Amino acid sequence: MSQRITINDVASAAGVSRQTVSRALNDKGEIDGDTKQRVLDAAKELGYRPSRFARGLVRPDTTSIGLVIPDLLNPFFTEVAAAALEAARAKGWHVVVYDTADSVDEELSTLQVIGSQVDAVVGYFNLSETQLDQHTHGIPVVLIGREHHATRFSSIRIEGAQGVRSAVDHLVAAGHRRIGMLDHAHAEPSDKHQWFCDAMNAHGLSPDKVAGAVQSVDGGADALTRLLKAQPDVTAIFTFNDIIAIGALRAARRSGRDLAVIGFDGLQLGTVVDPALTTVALDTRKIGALAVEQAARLMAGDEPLSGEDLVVQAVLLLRESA
Amino acid sequence: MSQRITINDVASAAGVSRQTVSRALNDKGEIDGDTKQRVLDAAKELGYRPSRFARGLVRPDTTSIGLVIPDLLNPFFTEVAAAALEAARAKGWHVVVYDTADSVDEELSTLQVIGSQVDAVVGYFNLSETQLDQHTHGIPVVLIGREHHATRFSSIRIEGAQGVRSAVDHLVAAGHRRIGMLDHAHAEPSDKHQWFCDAMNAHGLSPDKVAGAVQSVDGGADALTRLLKAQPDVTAIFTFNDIIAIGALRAARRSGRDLAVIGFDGLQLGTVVDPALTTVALDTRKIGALAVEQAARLMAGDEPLSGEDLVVQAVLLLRESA
DNA sequence: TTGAAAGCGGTACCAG
DNA sequence: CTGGTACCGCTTTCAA
Repeated sequence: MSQRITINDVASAAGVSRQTVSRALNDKGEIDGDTKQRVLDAAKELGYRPSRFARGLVRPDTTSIGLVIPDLLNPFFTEVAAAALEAARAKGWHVVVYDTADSVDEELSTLQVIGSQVDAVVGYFNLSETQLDQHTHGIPVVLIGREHHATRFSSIRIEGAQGVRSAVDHLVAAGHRRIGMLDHAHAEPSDKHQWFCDAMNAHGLSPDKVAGAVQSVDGGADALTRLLKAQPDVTAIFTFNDIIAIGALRAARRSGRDLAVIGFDGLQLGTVVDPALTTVALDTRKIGALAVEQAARLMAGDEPLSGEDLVVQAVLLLRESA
Repeated sequence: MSQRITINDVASAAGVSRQTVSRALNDKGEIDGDTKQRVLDAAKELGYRPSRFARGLVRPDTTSIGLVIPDLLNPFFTEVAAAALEAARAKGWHVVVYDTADSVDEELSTLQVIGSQVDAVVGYFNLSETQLDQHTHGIPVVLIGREHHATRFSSIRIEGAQGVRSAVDHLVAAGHRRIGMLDHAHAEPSDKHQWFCDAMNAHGLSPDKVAGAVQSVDGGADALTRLLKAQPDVTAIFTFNDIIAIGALRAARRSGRDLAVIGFDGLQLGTVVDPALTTVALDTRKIGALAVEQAARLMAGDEPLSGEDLVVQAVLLLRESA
């Protein structure tokens, strides 16, 4: 633990006062060329590096936000992150990114350390609100895709009922009647499953052909295989997300089966597979931008966005797979 | 610009001294229950949030590094970023991510603001070394995939000659003779192009069937179409990266053409296309981990890694497309 | 249990 | 052109 080298060390090494060192390092005008050079040399010699904390204390004009993501390798979250980064950059903010691996423990330890590092937190959490409240030390929090109650929190709401309804409408219009779904593999059904059921019911169709899928390409392929074994007459499926849909698409093609597939998310990735994936798309740019904007308002104490301004609508994006 | 609420404000609001406030907020023992509650209430009331700078100044035990990436939406960089994040988390570091959109101007403005925010910088730069030196205020810098000269800098070297050689060997062994390449679209040929030429020459084959491609799926498709128009007898191609390869694969399949394709990068993405992409793979985890480790040594003043320890070898990863 | 005082490492504003 | 001094907001002794 080598002792930190401070401006004082440089000052005495160069035989000047700290203010002079400060001037030299910050390219202030009022300083003699020789002196400046001497200081610079001494600084380099000692390996001096100004403390960002001390700097920040004196001129606290930089704000940074923490962006908490369950999995950076999932393209959906990458897109959200990219959008948030861009929105933050426009404000001159810094973004500290944390990947929690979708684990509550990691969320906790992230929060533990986040509090003293950022001015606001934005992102995805599984933690209970009480826990969030406790570990977040009073800084503003913007939750994505999840409800909140405490006033210090805010949420970006994801509204997918209409989009999923359009998807099912589209399948039905194309003549499909036996439509299945590949949901996530968790214990309780997802929002998307609920939306799917509502849409199916509206058509008098029974939404009973459902399998759970691990959230990966292989997971999607497996789940489809299972579903088709149990329900061989299915002609179309809707999936929890695009990753799963791509796996399903692959499994279908390999088994030589003609199957209409509609995913959820609207990833760029969906355009590189063949056929290109039809999907219920979310505007990831909007999600990221909204989250940052809301954080800005919360921090500034401005009137925060609310209600309709804070929801992102999913819309059906027709490509080739259905 | 609402005036910052300090610990003093809370103190006077609660009718105690700042130390007492500090105790209450940090869960120190020596404090009366009532007093503590009163302080906490006052703090909440005022919306008080401790300054992370002041905190850091007193107890500077947190380090953060800046990760500079040209494009977070490119899966290759995402993978590197994820690896770096993980390595940093293992050390208890924070990672501030910057996306420079592959633009020198953005790199500059990023650096401008980075200096007072992080303890080291890691990533991809187009900037000249002099510029890096000037704007980086003496903090350690680890460059990825690029040489350096100044001692304050360090580089992770990407060594692909052997991997590309294996790829070409593989194609030749499969009977291919007319092998083309889709390089990037920049003015000067890439390293990969050089490696390709060397490998071709070693087989006495002429590496003259080359087209430039914009780095996107569509770019790859376009470039392949152009190449095949000019060189209809090509039976196999090697590409600058996986994204381009995927586009080429799609174009080939759509034109009903049987073409062997080998990409570069080793993206996960290559497994979701059909046929799965054969590629010259880079270990992105290693790149990220190495960069962070080297930054750690540079910061600690330890003996930095050097030579062979700092290179990442590309290796041929056989899948289905060749 | 609480408060006063002394820094942490810089920068800004003076005076010299 | 240079140095002294006063903070920035917080935590940590050390008294009271």
